[in-house]
Amino acid sequence: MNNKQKLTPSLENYLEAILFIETKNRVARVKDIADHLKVQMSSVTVALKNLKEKDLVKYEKNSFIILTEKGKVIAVNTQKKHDIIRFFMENILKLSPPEADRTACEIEHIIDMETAKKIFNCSNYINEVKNKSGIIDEKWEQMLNTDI
Amino acid sequence: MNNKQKLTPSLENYLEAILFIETKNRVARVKDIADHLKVQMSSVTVALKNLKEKDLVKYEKNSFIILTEKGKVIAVNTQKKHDIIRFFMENILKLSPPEADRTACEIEHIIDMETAKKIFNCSNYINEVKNKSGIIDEKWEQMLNTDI
DNA sequence: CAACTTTCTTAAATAAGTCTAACAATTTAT
DNA sequence: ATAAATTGTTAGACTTATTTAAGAAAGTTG
Repeated sequence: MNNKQKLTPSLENYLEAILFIETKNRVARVKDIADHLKVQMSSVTVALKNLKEKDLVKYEKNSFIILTEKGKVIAVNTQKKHDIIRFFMENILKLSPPEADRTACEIEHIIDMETAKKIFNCSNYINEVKNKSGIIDEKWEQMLNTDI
Repeated sequence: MNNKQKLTPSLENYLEAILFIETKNRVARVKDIADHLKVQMSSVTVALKNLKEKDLVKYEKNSFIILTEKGKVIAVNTQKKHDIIRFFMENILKLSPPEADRTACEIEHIIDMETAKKIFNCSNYINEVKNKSGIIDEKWEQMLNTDI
C-alpha cells in the first residue's frame, strides 16, 4: 500500500510548497498553498487527498496540513534540486532570476539527486576557474552568448 | 487560426520523431512514429490530426506524413536543443548515454534556444579547460561525485 | 484476384490535473 | 452572538494524452 512509486511533477510541487509554508508558519493551509502555487483552492483539496492516500501529508478536512516524514524527505530533496538548478541557471548560465526559477521548477522533477549533485559540483568548479583566471562577468556572458 | 502558441511536450516529440524518420525515409508513416515513440498507432493518429490543425504537418488519412515548413522549424529547433542537452549530460556530467538521452528528451521542452546555446558554449568552455589543464576523466568524475 | 497480413482509424474508456460554481465550515468583527 | 467575510469542500466539466478493441483500408502473396 505504501508504494515508493515516482510522484508526478504536480504532486512534488505541492509537497515542496507545503514544506516552504511549514518552514514559515509551522503548518500550511489550503489557501497558502493555493496562493503559493497560483492554483484554485479546489485543486489543492484534490491534491491533498491524493497526497494523504500516499501517506505523504497529515491532513483532516478543514484543518491544517503538515508533511509526514516520508513527505518531508521528498519535499526536501525536491527543494535541494530546485536550489541547485536555480543556482546553475542564474549564476553560471546567467538567466534572469525569474527565468532561472521557472526553469528550476520544471527540471527538478526530471533529474535525480545524483545528477543534481553533479550540477552543483560543476557549478562550483566553473566558479573557481572563473575566479582563478580572473574572468569578469561581462567576458563570461560574451562567451555564453557566442553564436553557434 | 495560425497560432504561434507554445506546443505541448508531447506534440513537440511527435514533430521531432517525424523529422527523424523523414531524414531516413523521405516520409514518415504512422507505424514508424508509433514505433519510434513507443506509443500505440491510435495515439499517433490523434496527434497527427492535432498537428495538422495547427498546420505543422501535411497528412491525409491513410497516407504518408511530412512536416510543413512551420513544423520543420519547430522540429529542427527541438532536435538541436536535444543534442545540446544530451551532449552536456553525457560528456560533461558523465551520465550514461541512455540516461543522458532520456533527460534531454524532457528538458528540451523546458528551455528555450537561448539557454540551450549557453549550455552549448558552457560545455565547450569546460572541455577546453579540462584539456588545457590536462584533467583526465577519472579526476573529473571524482570532482563531480564529491559529496555535498 | 481472393485471401491474408499489416497498417490505420475511430470510438469509448481511463487518468491526471485543472477550473467554475455551489455550498459548508470557520473565523472575524460589530 | 449573530452577521459578514473568509476559507475550504464537493461535484461536475474540460483538456491532454494515452490505452484497448473493433473494424476499415491498403499492401502482399499464392
